[in-house]
Amino acid sequence: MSLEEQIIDETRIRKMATDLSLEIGDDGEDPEQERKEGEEEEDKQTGEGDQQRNGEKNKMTEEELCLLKAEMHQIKEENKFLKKVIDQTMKEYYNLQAKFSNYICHPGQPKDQEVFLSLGLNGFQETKASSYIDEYMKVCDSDQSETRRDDRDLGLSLRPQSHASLLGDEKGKGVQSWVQLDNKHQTMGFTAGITTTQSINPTNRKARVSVRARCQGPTMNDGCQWRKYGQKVAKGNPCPRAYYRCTVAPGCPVRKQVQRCREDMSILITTYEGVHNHPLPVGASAMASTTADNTSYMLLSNHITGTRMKLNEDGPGDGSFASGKAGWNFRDC
DNA sequence: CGACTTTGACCAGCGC
DNA sequence: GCGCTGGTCAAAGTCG
Repeated sequence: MSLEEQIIDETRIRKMATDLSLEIGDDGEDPEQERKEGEEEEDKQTGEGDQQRNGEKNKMTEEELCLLKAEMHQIKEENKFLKKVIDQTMKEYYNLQAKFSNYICHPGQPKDQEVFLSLGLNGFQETKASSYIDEYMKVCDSDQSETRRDDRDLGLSLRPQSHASLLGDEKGKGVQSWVQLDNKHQTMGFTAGITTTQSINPTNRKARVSVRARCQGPTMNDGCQWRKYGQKVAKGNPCPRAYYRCTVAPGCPVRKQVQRCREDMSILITTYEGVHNHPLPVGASAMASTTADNTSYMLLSNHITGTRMKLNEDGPGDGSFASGKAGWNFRDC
């Protein structure tokens, strides 16, 4: 069970417990009960019968309440533990991001290099992310299989690899790089990935970020405020594509397109475009930050842990997204 | 009443 | 030039 599911579960149990408390609590709290009690006073004989039935009902609900309380307590403990794990992971993530940022911005590095970054919790064990990355840097040119072995050992990897054809730039319009965050700890269900495309023409730069996320709602909550300004049915996809504009600050050029995946309707494909001209609200998503040409910052975000993304800067924008499962771990996706 | 959504119209880019 | 398609505009409607 994921953290958000547990939190939802806790909320549900709290509500049930509250309902039960009302049922077994002061009679006066329930207007219907009050009315019945009034009738009881008028007719003592029938009133005694009702009290007996209420007593039996209260015994049952008290037992249920105890069970629910115990369950809630257990979930609370699990939530505490999971929060600790997330805190620890984020600390390691920050270290990793700093090193990754240095790495990806290295002037000597070819632009068309694909970079993979995998993050795993690895059974909640404490990982030495920073030292591992240092170690990894020494062997990044060596056999990829060794890297994969390291992945298994430590659960964290930074896996740069030469890349020119996978995401394709046949026309030479831009260069893409792809960063995948892939948690191997299936119980947490984290999967995240980022693909970046850098425009070769510096005058024609326009950041684009595509995010695939499993989401039930019409759009995912990314922390920013959006206004819908259009909707179109794109060719090849029966699901309409919605167009949103950022309304956090007047004149913010950032826009996003939201469309359901044709193959899997539960997957929401969100494409962000542009650079925010305002500070992001607390809780705003990493994707929005990414549009500000800051890949490493995106990697830092707490929210990224449940996403698989593709980031394009002036990329083809052809709607061809990275394949694979996606699942948000946002509180309210 | 203001903010937001809906939806048809319009426009630009692209391929033929 | 024409048609197709994606993206945007803007008026009308809706909602809180």
